[in-house]
Amino acid sequence: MGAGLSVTENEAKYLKLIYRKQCEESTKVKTTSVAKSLRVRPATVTEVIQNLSEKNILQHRRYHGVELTKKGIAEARKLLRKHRILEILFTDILNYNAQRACNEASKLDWHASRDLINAICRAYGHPEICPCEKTIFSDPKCKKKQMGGGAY
Amino acid sequence: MGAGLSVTENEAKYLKLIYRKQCEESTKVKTTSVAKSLRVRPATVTEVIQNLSEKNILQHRRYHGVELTKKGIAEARKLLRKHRILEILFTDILNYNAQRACNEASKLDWHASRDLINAICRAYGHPEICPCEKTIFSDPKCKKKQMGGGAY
DNA sequence: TTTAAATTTAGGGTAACCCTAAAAATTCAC
DNA sequence: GTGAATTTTTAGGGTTACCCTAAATTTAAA
Repeated sequence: MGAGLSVTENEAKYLKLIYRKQCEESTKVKTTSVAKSLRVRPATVTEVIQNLSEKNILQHRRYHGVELTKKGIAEARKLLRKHRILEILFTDILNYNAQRACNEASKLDWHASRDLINAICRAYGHPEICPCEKTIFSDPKCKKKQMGGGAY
Repeated sequence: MGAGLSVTENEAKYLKLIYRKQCEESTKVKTTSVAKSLRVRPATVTEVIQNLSEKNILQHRRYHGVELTKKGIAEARKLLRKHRILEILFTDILNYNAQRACNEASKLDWHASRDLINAICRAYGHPEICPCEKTIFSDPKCKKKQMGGGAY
């Protein structure tokens, strides 16, 4: 099932947007609305969507919109986890407001390694919601502080 | 002079490397050594160098190596400032060792905004050396804590 | 000075973006 | 239900930033 082709940074932008619309706002995702959000032409959206479809991130029924696959949802959540953990870091340490934290996070999330994110997550006590109140998905590999020695 | 063409992420990789070799290790920068460091072919290095040269980042005398221009040095320092501030963050908050911090920082530095870096810098009291003992260049726009109200 | 090593040119190739114009499908209103 | 308006997709291009090999060219070393 579907090679492990990974999404590019740009595709990730589309994916995050689509996930938010579809899963968090429960709105049908239309080509035109994506195009408007990302300030590109509809034809461009169609093209990117087709690529994401080839990567098994979503299914595309011509003229009828898209639906994220399991893989796509998982991928989107990984991205949003990164995004939101970074938001936590930026608002906390840097006193950024949610808006600004979101902007900065958008530039970095895709690039941040899983390990880095988990380390930040740990440092912040595994927060469950981000500054804009959205849920931060958990990562099984990110566990509670390995509690190595402990007393006695 | 020279249009404000900015360097791409990849070019930034070359630039940081060249700066380190030329300015911090005082070694002559040879095409082949860059190629080895970055695991690309010499011809590729030549090509990228020519692009950097067109952007006035460095001067290139055919067969004789490169020399960073003022602009190139400034640009490299901005990048390395970002890189090293991120290293500070990662070693401190996340208990990463210098090596690991460097790896993570390499993925993010180019993407981090100046403001973000300055905010981190401020949060860490304007550190002057990074975990690997290299100097952290300062940014005039990054000042000591705007000391807005004060007591009373 | 010849030969080995380093570097550059020449000529390609791919992938990821983006666009316009024209065709095709859907939807809405009558 | 049908035709007009709207949305979406295809077709056909274009750019830029990467990378590569093979064949010059230049430098440097013997």
